[in-house]
Amino acid sequence: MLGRAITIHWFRQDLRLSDNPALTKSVSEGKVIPVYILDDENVRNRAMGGASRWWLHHSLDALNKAMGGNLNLYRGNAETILKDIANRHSIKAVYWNRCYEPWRILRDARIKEALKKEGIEAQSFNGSLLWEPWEIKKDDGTPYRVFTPFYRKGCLNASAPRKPLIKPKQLDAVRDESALALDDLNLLPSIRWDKQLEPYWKIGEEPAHDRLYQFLEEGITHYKQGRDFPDKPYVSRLSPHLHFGEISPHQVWHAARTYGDDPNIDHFCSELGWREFSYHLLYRFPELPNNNLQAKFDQFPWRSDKEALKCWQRGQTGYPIVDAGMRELWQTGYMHNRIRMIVGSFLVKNLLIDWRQGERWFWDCLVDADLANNSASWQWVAGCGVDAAPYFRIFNPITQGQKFDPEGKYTRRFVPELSNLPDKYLFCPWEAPKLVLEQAGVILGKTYSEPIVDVSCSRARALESFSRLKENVE
DNA sequence: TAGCTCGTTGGACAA
DNA sequence: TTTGTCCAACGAGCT
Repeated sequence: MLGRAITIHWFRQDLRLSDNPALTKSVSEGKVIPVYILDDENVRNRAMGGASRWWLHHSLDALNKAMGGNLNLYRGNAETILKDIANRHSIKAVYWNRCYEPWRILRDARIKEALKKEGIEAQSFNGSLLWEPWEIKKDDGTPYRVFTPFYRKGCLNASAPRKPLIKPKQLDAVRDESALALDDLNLLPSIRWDKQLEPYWKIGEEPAHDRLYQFLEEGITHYKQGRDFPDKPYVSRLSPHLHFGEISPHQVWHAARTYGDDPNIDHFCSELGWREFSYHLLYRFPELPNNNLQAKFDQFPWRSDKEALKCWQRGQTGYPIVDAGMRELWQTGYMHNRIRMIVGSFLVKNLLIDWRQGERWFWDCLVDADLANNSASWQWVAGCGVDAAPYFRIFNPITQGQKFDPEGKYTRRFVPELSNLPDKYLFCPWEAPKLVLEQAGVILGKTYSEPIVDVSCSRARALESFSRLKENVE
């Protein structure tokens, strides 16, 4: 390999400099060409959603600035582009951190093979999971299907997550003249709806760490109970940073662990365990994003109701807690976890609309849209996944609102047309006396929707459909 | 090995 | 008003 002195670090879902195993390896070998490739060609029907593209634009911008403007950007087929760079420079190796989406696993295996054929070393590292999905398995070698034993027996008994690596002291970066400008990636929408997301987020590696430490200082001591209240600052909101790899789960895990050993911290770490579980499921069951894990659900009589789907997407179902959630999603690119369950249950159980419709909408709107987490969670809500919510667990959007947003602050923030309605009727405005509605300036059907389904009738309908499913199998 | 207990997130209803 | 029970069924893990 005489004369070949340069390595490529291929950035993917690891848009950070610290705790980056592949980058550390590259830097240790001398000059590095840092590369990011927007590979839309290999994705097929899973193109990144609009909100994710917006986040990615800003995350690449932040990473590029952190590297003194030396990030090389490309758009197109990753294999072709990597080979092209290798042909124009004396490249001895390409290093990257692994991704686990099925299409990426196949593509990366092909690329590894192709590079090796050209005499270029290709090596991948673990930069985004605490435990590799193939490492955690039951004693008989088959994959876990239930979270608790997966986490307690599989993960916690395996070797502890490695300590985070420090940021390389010096990065001897090489610019490639064929690289594109950030705007050439066309990640921002032509109609600038993304402007409304801006006030809610600070994007990049440094803001991700600020967010983590703010949460550890102010939120984690209330996590176990407080995480259920969407108005409270007791969730980490690290999900988009983790998805794009601006921070690694190892950094989060170890930082949380240094804050002590109490049930709140254990609970927060177990949520990282859920992230691991989703990746484990996606790896073991690559059809997770598209097919019911329980085959009996293939017979389920989902309703096709475009009008109802549209009302749900726009936050016009007439159920204030559902509408608040859907509007939070649209306005901020995010939705609180408790509310995700409520709107998910409403779509799947009250409207009887296929979970995949909900999954796709979330995919397009969430800044933290993540194939593993999103599809595993939707299958959980629908009850068709492994270790899923039982079919009779149907969230009541009225009582859930009263229970988890008792002062109505969250709901009033995103459904301002109801802000003058007293707490008593906030989650069921149709039950308010005429005078109360009048005084609050609410005209049902005009200023705010009438409920698009009756919650108890649709609950009974769902229970019946789900129980028929059981009869069909027997 | 068979039997037993437990399982992230709920709701309705009866007592 | 609050509390207990039931709404299935099965995989995982323990004894």
